[in-house]
Amino acid sequence: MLKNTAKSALTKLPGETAGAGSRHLILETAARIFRHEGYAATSLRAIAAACNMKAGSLYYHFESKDQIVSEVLDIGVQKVFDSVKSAVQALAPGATLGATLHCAIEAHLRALLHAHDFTSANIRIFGQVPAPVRESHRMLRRAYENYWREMLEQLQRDGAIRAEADLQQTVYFLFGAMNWATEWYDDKRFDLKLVANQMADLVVLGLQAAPERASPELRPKQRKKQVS
Amino acid sequence: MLKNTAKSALTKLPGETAGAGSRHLILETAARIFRHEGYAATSLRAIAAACNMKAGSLYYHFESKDQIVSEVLDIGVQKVFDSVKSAVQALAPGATLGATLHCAIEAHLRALLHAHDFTSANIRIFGQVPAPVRESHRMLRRAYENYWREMLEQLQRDGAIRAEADLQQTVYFLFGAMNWATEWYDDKRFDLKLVANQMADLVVLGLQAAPERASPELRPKQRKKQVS
DNA sequence: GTCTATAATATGATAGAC
DNA sequence: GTCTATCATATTATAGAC
Repeated sequence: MLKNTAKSALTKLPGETAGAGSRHLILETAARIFRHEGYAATSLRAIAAACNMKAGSLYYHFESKDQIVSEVLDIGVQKVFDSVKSAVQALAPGATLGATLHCAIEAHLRALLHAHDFTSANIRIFGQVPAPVRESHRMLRRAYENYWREMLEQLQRDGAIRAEADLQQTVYFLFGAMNWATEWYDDKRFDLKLVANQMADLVVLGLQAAPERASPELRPKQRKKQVS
Repeated sequence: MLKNTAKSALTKLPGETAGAGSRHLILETAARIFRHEGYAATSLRAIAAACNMKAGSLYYHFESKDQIVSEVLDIGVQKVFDSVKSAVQALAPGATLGATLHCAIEAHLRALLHAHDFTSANIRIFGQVPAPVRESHRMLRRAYENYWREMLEQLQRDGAIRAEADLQQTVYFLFGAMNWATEWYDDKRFDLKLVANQMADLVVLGLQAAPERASPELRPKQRKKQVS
């Protein structure tokens, strides 16, 4: 109604979104609202309003509400996965259990809390989205879970992790401990580096094959897994 | 419309709810649907239908949807809290770190997975309920968290937990690891006792003040916390 | 205690103007 | 690319019959 006379000259108003970024803005806004309100309570009108748009306009960028939620879910896992993969690849080839877990845990936590709206939305609403959306997202979750389990299995084969540790369960414990940070972590109360260190220390001491606190390098590596 | 002639003689039809159990049935049903659909997507019609009732009838037992969700949230925490408290109280007074954590973790997991609909609903929808509901439930959550932190602080004062461990964070890690089991635990794939043992072993080894695998009783206790 | 009927409001999605 | 208007449907909660 008011002042849309000079609109055709600009592709976009300089509100808070730049250039061709409407799609990104919608996804980020949707993630934030999904996180706080849940899947069903998040209306397209609410997403649009927070983007200074109207509900009908979202359909230019997305086919449906489910397509929006699908992309939000995938982004949440993909950002963390990418962060951990590239951090672990940068490690020296024969990195110790301690170095590997410190690195992977810190990378997971850093990406988790940096893309907070996407990751928190993912954890909170995964169980609430329509079944087809959930099933198609599940593959990516499984791939990330397998990545961690295979990393731990390699360390166990090298003798760095005690043979009795069940690594499938260990991955579940770790994911639970790390992802719960979306619910309690607060910049003002904690330092991310120190949180990562606390968690890594706990897990490394809990998993390692034998006490190696004093001089990690001097211990002979055990090969093969022990038969019970 | 059909056959409600002899209704006044019975207080209740023998459907699947006994005696004065309509309230309980509604709460259990609500918890199950809240868990799967989320807070907003759970309609009173859906809860009522699953109880073989009509939406309007719920208002005889509850004042509003928010009162139902409030009670569901509280029950989820209270059942776990009660279970852990009574299991820990049954321990010998000077129980070791290992005995205490094995006991508390198993009690938490057992109640968590036994009251699965209530506990899973609690974890999933806590962030989505209206603010007044969330705030009034938060006290109970905080009380349970304090219970665990104080238990760990006592063990640290006794020298059983290494002084560098941050116990506030440890409680967050533990809660995350334990509560995530609502998302992956499956009777057919796992044995609860073994899961509790795996988790307790990991945490005990990760927290203990010094390696005491061989003979826990022989180590001298350290008093006071070390100044850094 | 449970029912029917209804009030007031909100939803996802579509069509077509600009 | 974004808007307005609209359809068909669903929502919580209330009132009052039985």
